[in-house]
Amino acid sequence: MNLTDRKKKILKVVIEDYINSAEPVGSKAIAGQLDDSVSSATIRNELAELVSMGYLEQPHTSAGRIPSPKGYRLYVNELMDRQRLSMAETEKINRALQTKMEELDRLLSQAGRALSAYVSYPAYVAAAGRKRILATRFELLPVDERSCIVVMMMGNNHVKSQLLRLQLKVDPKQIPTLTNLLNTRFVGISTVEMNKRLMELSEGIPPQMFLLLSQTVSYAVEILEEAGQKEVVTAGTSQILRLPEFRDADKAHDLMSFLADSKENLPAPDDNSPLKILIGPENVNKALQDTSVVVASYDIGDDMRGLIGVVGPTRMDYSTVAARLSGFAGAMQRLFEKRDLPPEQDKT
Amino acid sequence: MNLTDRKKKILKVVIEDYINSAEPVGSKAIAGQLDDSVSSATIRNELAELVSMGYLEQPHTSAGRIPSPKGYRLYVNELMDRQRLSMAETEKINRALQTKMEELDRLLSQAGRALSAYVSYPAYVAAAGRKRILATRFELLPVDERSCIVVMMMGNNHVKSQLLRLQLKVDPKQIPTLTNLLNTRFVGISTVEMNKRLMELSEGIPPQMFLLLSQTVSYAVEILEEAGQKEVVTAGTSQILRLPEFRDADKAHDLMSFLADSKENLPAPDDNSPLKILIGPENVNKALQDTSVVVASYDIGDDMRGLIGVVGPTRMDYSTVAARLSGFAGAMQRLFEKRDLPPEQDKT
DNA sequence: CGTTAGCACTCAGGATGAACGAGTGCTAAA
DNA sequence: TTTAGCACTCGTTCATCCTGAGTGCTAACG
Repeated sequence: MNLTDRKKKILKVVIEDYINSAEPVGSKAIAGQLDDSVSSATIRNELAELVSMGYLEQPHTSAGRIPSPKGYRLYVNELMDRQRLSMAETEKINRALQTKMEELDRLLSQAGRALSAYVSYPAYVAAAGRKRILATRFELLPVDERSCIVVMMMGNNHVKSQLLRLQLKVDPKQIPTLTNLLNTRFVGISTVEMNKRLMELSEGIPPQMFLLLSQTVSYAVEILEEAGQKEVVTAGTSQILRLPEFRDADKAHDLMSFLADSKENLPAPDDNSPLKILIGPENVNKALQDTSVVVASYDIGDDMRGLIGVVGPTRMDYSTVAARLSGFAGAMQRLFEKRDLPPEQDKT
Repeated sequence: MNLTDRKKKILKVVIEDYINSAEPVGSKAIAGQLDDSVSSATIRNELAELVSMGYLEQPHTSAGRIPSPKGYRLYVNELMDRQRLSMAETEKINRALQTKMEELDRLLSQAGRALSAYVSYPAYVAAAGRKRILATRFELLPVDERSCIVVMMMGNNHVKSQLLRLQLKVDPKQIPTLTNLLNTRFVGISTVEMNKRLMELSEGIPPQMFLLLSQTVSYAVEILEEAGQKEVVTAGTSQILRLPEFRDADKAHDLMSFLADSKENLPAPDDNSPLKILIGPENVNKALQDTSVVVASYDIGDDMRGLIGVVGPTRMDYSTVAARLSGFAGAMQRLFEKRDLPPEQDKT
């Protein structure tokens, strides 16, 4: 069954009013905001029908109406004005992200903060690996006879390095042999495979060389596994307290600690669409059932996928948040494109 | 003017009771907890004097007493049982910090979370540089003709590396010359000095070499300046909401956003003492005037100093928090000792 | 038949005030 | 100096009342 045009208009007014005021909307107020001049009595009749159809709810008999999740869903799908970001806003986003961000952690937390401040709701940002990252090259740089720098280049064109302290002295002359060994036998394979190869080699080479080799390999394994893991940052959780629906300290506490802890189970958009809106009970997660989540994804190179989302009350300003979030996701993607561009693909 | 023994005992009972209950303490309750059998009437007389001396306060005429900042101060200085951590607790701290923590960021945030969970109050952790960190060695590793890995070793024995993409092709044969140049002219000097030297060299060498050199140097400058900066992490801010004194959402919000934003101005202990307790108005910072802060410092090598602190209500359990915080600070220090041990000092 | 005016009804929220009780200060006796 | 006793204070709780926004229904209207 379809809604009449007038019902849709009324629903839209109710939702947008409620988004701003967080208070039940009465028939009179609607009549005032509606361009068609209809009396509040007519509106009341329509409202009664909208309630019986499940698009609106009544907190108690003599209060105004508030939108139900079903109502929000219709709003998001059909009624909402899809906002475009102005140039000024796009500019603002870019500026917010334009500080130097070497480390992934920092980039994420910076982005999270900027987003949260921008939409006035808590935000989370994640960079999730979809594919294993492999080592593509090793270098060993002797420092002195007991220490040595390992440099590892990875498939995503990042470089990591660390100073290793050695248990046994190593002859600097052996270093090139070792480097060669690493670059022929330990490159482009999974971490499990790396450990296997290490075992196989344990017999064939002198012990002090093996020791250095195994330290290097275990460092590499650690880094690679970490790089494949999810990295999640949340920001702006204190925004929750500004919302009337979370005046209750217990509720606020529940949500805040969920956001602080759970680096898992945060909603993500489907693979084919870049943006997803989850309204109240549509969230599988218990802690989020009273809230709505708007989440976008962005690509990081070919093999990774990042998440950037906003958590708010069900009456959140979907239209604005969705637009700004898309803007952010786009900006993030462009950032990573610059950052991760493999040198082979450089064209000038 | 000094307090009698009995007054001190009473004060102690009041404070410890209030720490647990967050509610004004009456004369009867005190009489019950006091080993000397004195009647509540006597206690009342004593209480009246303690109020007039400024150690206690009365929210209103017919309520019990609550400690004043002055009272807490006396308690912290004299009356408090200095707790020792049990072996089990020390063990617990170490275990909490024992996960692998390569990056400084992670170490701090891990520590912050562990501490906050352990004391049930919000916590902050900072690693602040006291001295400039200088580069001690450079390596350049060619990847292909348009890209190149820079590896820089720093005074604190950390190593950083990054893939540089080059504007102009560079002949791999020139790399050793460049490396040599870097290691003779750009090592052990300040970032300002580095930029100066770079300018001086701009004429004397071929342009494509200079380009690579300047990219390398600016990368180095960036990293070094960042390493000298403060790194602050806060954790467990949601704990605030569990406290009755922050049931008021506005108060909670103020404090939380202060903690989330202000990476500056967080209290630090004096140089000579490892632990500092700041009670309510003793905090210079406005946002902290209704709270108490316990903060400890730990050394990172010889040139850095870290901060680790807990924020709570003025009625916070100083004795337990102080003990646990010291434990944490010690554990952090040991961690950094392991991590930063310069190779020259290795003795076996 | 949809729309509107009118009106009785409902119900949350705020104000008011009485009863309660924890705790005090003071006085007089031990 | 300590204690028992007692009147007094004042925040808290609970019931009650009032108010007003908003509804649902009915009857009249175009």
